[in-house]
Amino acid sequence: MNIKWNHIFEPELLNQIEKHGILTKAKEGEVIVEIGQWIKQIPLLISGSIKVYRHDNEGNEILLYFLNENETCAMTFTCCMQNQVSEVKAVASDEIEFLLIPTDVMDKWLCTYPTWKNFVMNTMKNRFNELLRTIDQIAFQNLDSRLENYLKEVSKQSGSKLLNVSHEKIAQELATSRVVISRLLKKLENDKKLLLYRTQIRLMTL
DNA sequence: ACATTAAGTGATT
DNA sequence: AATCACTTAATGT
Repeated sequence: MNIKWNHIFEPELLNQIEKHGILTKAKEGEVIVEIGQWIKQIPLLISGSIKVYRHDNEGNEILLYFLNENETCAMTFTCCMQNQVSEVKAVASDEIEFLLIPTDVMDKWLCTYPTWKNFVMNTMKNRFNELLRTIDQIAFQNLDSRLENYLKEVSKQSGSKLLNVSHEKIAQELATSRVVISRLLKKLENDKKLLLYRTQIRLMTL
């Protein structure tokens, strides 16, 4: 059992998690949740990170947020609590390990364990704040800062200033065209904020 | 050496 | 900011 959880959850709840959680693993790029899929379990991320995407009608993807270790998916809660299908797609960002908790079980925990309720409320709060930020950025069409934000996020995820991403990939995740990304990146390079290589970007002052 | 893919750039809408 | 068209550079076979 994850050590960090000792500080979050009460012992009794830890036992329950151990009892009901199904340990699952996935490799980078594996799709964890597809849009329209019925959700009957809640994932608790133990290690690695997950990317959560939203689709539009034309099949364009847009990156909504990252899910990190010791976190769970806020979307999943809302889905399975009301027995609805997923509105988002989740993909493993690297090697991941997670626990699957059956919905009915975790539903009971909400009433029984205050720390669980806290945990759920917290992930909801965090995700909501982050979504608001993303909406702001998209609404005000500030692609520059959205790009900078994206780069910082990816850097944080990999724990490195050297990012292995192509302009094309970035364009896809931000739902724009490669040409636009290339130009914005060029501008950032001229401002000495980063260095560009083929399929690699080195962050300097970002 | 040749084909393929990533990135840079001017012009147009 | 998006698209097109074209060029240049890097990589794979």
